[in-house]
Formats: sequence, C-alpha cells, structure tokens
Amino acid sequence: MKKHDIYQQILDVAEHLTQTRGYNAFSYKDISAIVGVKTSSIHYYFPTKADLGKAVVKKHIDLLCEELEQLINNKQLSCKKKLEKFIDGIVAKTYLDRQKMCLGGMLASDVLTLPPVIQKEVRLFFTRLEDWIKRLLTESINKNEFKLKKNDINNEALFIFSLLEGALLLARLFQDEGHLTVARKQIINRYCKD
Amino acid sequence: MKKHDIYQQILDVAEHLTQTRGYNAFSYKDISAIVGVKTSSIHYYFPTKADLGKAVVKKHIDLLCEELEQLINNKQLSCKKKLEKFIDGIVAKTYLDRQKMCLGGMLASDVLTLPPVIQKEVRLFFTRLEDWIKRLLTESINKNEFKLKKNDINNEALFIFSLLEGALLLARLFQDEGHLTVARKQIINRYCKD
DNA sequence: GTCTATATATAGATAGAC
DNA sequence: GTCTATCTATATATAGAC
Repeated sequence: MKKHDIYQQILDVAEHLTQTRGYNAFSYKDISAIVGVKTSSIHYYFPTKADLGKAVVKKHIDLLCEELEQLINNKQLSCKKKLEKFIDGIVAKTYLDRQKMCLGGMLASDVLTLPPVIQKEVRLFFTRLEDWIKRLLTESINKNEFKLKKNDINNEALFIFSLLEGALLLARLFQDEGHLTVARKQIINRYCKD
Repeated sequence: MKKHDIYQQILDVAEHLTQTRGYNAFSYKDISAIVGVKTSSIHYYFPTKADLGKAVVKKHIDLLCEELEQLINNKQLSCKKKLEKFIDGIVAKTYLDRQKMCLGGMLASDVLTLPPVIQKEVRLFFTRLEDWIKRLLTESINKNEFKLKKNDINNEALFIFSLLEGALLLARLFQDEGHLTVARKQIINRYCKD
C-alpha cells in the first residue's frame, strides 16, 4: 500500500534539503516552494518537523539496506568487488548527486540540536551500515579473500566509516573529488594488495 | 593592544556554540544568556552574525597555527612525536573538551548555508592545516624518518584529515573515543612501523 | 559601551472553511 | 487533502536614551 504521491515528494525534498543544508537550515516554507503545496498541507502529513526528520531517516535507511542486502547476497561478486560497489554507491548518491553530503554524516554534525527521536535514527543508520561492513569482512575472512584477522573487524569498520564520512565532508567543501578517490584506494588496497 | 574582555567572551562563547550546535543552531540570544549582556551589545561588537562567525574562525586559525608553529620548530622531537602531539592536541581541544566537534568540520557540514565570507575562512582553516602536515611529512622524508615518497605527500594529507574529521564526527555521535584511538593508530602506524 | 524599545522577517504549528 | 488565516515564538538587526 503506497503512500500518497505528495507524501513521497515531501519526503524526497526534505531528504535533499537535509543532505545539502542540514536539518536546522531548511523550513517547511522551503519544501512548500518546491513541492507546490502550502506549509499547512505539509503539517497534515508530518505534524511536526521531528516527525518529518524521523521519516526521512527511516526511509533512507530502508532503501539503503535493501540495496546492500542484494549486493552482499550476489554470488557472482568477490568481496573486493562488493566493497568497491559499496563505496561507489555511496559516492554516487552523495557527492556525485548534486554534491549532497551523507545523510547520516550531516545529521551527526547537528546531533546535539536534534529531537531525541531523530538522534536515535541517526545512530541506527550508522549501526546498520557498520553491521553490513562487518558481515562483508567476515565473509572475506571465511573465503580467504582479505588479509584480516577476526579480532580486527570492529576497528576496521570504524576506520572505514570515519574515513568515508570525512572524505565526503571535505570533498564537498573543496569541490574536489580527490578526497574520495584517495579514501577509496586506501580502503580497497588495505585488504587486497593484488 | 588587547581587545575588550566582553569582546573576547563573546568570541569564546560563539566558538563553543558553533562547535557544539553549529552555525545555524545558535543565536545572539544564546550568547546573551551566557555572557550576560543584551543582544544589542553583541551587535555593537559584531554588527552581523557573519562578522561574528568570520571572527570566530579567524581567531581559531591564528591560535591553532601559532601552536603548530611551535610544535614543528621543536628540535627535540622526532617527526613521529610531532605527529602524535598534533593528533592528541586536536582531540584534546575537541572531543575531550565537552565533546566539541572540530570547528572546521562543523562549518564544513553547513558550508552551503554560510555567508561567503565564512566559507572562505573555513577553506582557509583546512588549507593551513594541510600545509602544516605537508611540511611535517616533507621533514620526515628529508630526515629519513617516515616511509613515504614525496609524490604521495598531497594524498597523505587528504587522507589524514578525512580520517580525523570523520572520526571526530562519529566519536561524538556515539560518545565513543574508540573511533579516535583507531584513527590515531592508523595514521601513526602508517608512516612508522617501529 | 550598554541599555530599552522596536522593526522586520521567518520559524513551527493550529483552527477551521471548502 | 488543501487552503486561508492566524498564533506564538524567535531570529537578526537598528534607533536612540543613558
């Protein structure tokens, strides 16, 4: 049962504004101007801005996790290929798409000003992504693909996301994809020298 | 010739609010409540918020660069020690100090909403820091300390700052210093295995 | 320099007609 | 569902008295 079109449009616009301007730097009026409905109509779908913000992150997580599930289950691909596609997918949906920042990273920087319900969703966003990476790294060990010890998996996940978030942030600031290509190479070469 | 005490207090409070809440999430009223002067008095020192924001970054850069200049000129220290002190200094002044975010990183996430004059200062912030790191890496090559090629210096600087900014962002989100200890170890071990 | 008072704009949100 | 109209709060900013 698909929600109303306007509902989805509002979500999409709010997502885009969050990723470009940040949660505290867009208003219902901004959405109104783009979608073409009055702000009171937005309140009909999302009574408060916290409701809207929460829905944005939830939808974002669901879509992303669905894609990642397909990727990790693809039997045709090596772990290296999966890791490459993971990184390339993120870059394609952020920096390369109108210089958006990562939704989670954007909200992370505003974390102290966010309604608690959104804070929780942001942490969930990264927890889900980190869990995915840990599954991939585990698979790579079992298949003898990556040079890596089981004990290191947790720290490697922290490393990968720290590097990616920072690279996305700085690539956007300087409008320079270099940060991202460097980060990509560092991550890939780290586990597979061949 | 030292500026008035209130002037400095306003700057300090604005700096702190920027690093914790972000540029768009604090107001003159917030500063007023902490410093104990009316908002109109703040306008006396900083006519517009853009003036205030610019002054905050400028002062921040100046102080930081002064410290870094002393550090790099210290003949007693190895390059490894200098790099360690660089990282530890940043962490001490951000995450360990009331869970502040890096000033540059915080403003970088808001970059599309900032007055152009502040955008320029934020880029300068990172340019200055990257220049310092490049000088250190060059010194380390000349002294045969780090395993590193001259051609790699630019990319290594991008790598270091991406990793640090991302680690600061995620450490704060999860209130977990682990991201920072992992980042520190990755950077140090990268250049000196001993 | 600091204050009171005020101007102007915008924010999130609600009531009620259609 | 969408609108008009309105409310209340807050933002940045200015004028002018002290």
